[in-house]
Amino acid sequence: MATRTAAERRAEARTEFDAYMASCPARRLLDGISDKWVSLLVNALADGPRRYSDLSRRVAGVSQKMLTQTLRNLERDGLVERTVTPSVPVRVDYALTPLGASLLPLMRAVKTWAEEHIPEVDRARERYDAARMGPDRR
Amino acid sequence: MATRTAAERRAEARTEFDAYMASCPARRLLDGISDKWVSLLVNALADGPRRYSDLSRRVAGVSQKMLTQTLRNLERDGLVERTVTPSVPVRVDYALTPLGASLLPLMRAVKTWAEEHIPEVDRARERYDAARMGPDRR
DNA sequence: CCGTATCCTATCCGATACTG
DNA sequence: CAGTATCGGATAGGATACGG
Repeated sequence: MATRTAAERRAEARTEFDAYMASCPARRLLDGISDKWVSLLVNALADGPRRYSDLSRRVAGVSQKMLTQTLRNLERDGLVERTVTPSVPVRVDYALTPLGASLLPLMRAVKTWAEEHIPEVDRARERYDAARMGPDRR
Repeated sequence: MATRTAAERRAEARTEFDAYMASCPARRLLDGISDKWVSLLVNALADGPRRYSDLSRRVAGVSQKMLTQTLRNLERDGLVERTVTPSVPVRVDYALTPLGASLLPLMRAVKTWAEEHIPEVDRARERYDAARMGPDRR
């Protein structure tokens, strides 16, 4: 904990940059929200509060561990609010806070962009791969 | 290679979901662009073509390896075009393609959001951490 | 139902050394 | 200048088992 990480040491060696600085707080936040589970979960909460089990079903492929971990981070960052209802089996709901809601349009736009442009990207990949395999057959 | 990965097996077991499916191609693309280096590099190419060394300086903290790797993936996906000028030391420029340019506004919006809301997030974190450490001093 | 705890593996990624 | 190759430590993340 006392010793700096490699990334921090390298960042300090290049203090002439600011917005793109590795140690810049905004940069760390950007790292945090540039996460596939974050974008999927924020999108999954678009239509209102959802239960934990609901989310685990909606976001297919997420493990219990990553679901809980990502929700905890979002809660800590103030993007998501966690509400516990102490019923007979306990019930937990997650909802976007106003702050989280302000991020939603962006996450939704990115998700939509991916859905709309995947055919174009697939064609680009085929072209790229064909160009490297075809000509010289290395 | 013949055996499916754990993620694929789990995805197949839950075929009732589509947009959030783990095996959905759009989902994989979303995973790919939900990457900190991608968002930073696309933003760094906002104002036009940049040389390799230029990018490595602008995006502080990126290693040669990750810079090359990310640029290659972006090129393969058709988001970035690589131009080699065979001068005396060779010169390589990277530029956004029209497809990449269509993603730029979104990446820029996310970066801007992070820069604008980091104080609010920091306050939320302090509140969260204080609530867990203060009351019972576990 | 909603987690937490543990183990263990795959991959990320930085450091370093070398090439056209 | 613009890479490629390789190594090894750190970390992400899945599987499993257990607890409130």
